[in-house]
Amino acid sequence: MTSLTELNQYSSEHNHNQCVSLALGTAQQLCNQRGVLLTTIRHQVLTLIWESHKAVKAYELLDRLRPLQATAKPATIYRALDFLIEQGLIHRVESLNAFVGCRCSDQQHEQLLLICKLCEQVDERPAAEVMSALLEESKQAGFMIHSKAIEIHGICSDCSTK
Amino acid sequence: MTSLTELNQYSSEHNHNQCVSLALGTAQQLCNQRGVLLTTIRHQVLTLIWESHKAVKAYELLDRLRPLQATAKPATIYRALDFLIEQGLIHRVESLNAFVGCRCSDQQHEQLLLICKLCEQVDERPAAEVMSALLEESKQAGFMIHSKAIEIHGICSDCSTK
DNA sequence: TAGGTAATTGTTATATTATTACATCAGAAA
DNA sequence: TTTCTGATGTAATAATATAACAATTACCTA
Ligand SMILES: [Zn+2]
Ligand SMILES: [Zn+2]
Ligand SMILES: [Zn+2]
Ligand SMILES: [Zn+2]
Repeated sequence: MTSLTELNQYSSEHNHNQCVSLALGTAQQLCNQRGVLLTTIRHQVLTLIWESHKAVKAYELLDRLRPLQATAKPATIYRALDFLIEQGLIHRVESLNAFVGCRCSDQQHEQLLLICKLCEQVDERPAAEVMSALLEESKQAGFMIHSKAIEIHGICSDCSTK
Repeated sequence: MTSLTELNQYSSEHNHNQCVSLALGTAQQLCNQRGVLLTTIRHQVLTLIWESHKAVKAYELLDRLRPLQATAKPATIYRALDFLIEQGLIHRVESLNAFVGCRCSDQQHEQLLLICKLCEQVDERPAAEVMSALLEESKQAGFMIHSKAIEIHGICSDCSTK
């Protein structure tokens, strides 16, 4: 089976159906393993998030969910988002107040996010050297890490070569 | 003259008046050099932000500003914050929707922020190795960096030794 | 000094993002 | 069945942020 992380370098012309089915498959699998429910609503929200590699806003998700769930309210979305974040299936992009699918939910979390200002796509990278430098820096500061948000804004390679 | 960055390792019992006067002095100086105005309101907001090393919320600043500026409104605060950020005198902490004084406004920006969950203090560090690893990673990805938000949450050394 | 211009602030309204509290429902366990 | 738990429905509101336009102030120059 192809792992999500093997698709790390997606181009603008990649087969996105593959991204989606892989993400949803992995999500279902992880939820089964963990004994938690990927309910209809949660599955729908995750699918909506995976419509692209862009980060999506909560109220935009709400608008897109309503045709499928007539009773959807802000709480509906935020509950689903909370669940998906807890399960490591999506990331919250702090600097955008938005949410993006995680391409390595079966592996290490808290990666580095490269966020393109032009195409708005978010690329998630393990960036092992950055992480180890970060660990060393924290160690020197006597700081115990609980969580990280590493968000880099700029222009992606696709956009800069166009 | 002592530079802001020489006070990098502040302890819980440090002389905070020194932090404040240094920050405000540097701010005034930079604004003079740049031909921009550190108006009364901007000076007051910067002073309020520097009341501690914690990140402060915009509406908390508004509450604290009102006794000094009876007509203060959200726009008053957000304009002052925008100005202070533009001038590199404060940082926006994306993961907290809050703002903290910059201790190296005369030097390199976009440092790493260590944010303590207990005392809420924010420590700003140049973290040269992290930054160079980040640069290398971006380069490999063909990504042109415009700005960075590197925010680490956890427990600071003061709090973990108490 | 007067007049013109740009920057700053005042003011109102509103947009956007997120949470709380309580009721209801569906499924598993006893 | 009853009970419990987790999920969802629903309404209200809190928290964060921006837009638009008017009034004022600072600054430059004639
Ligand atoms: Zn894709
Ligand atoms: Zn791009
Ligand atoms: Zn201090
Ligand atoms: Zn602390």
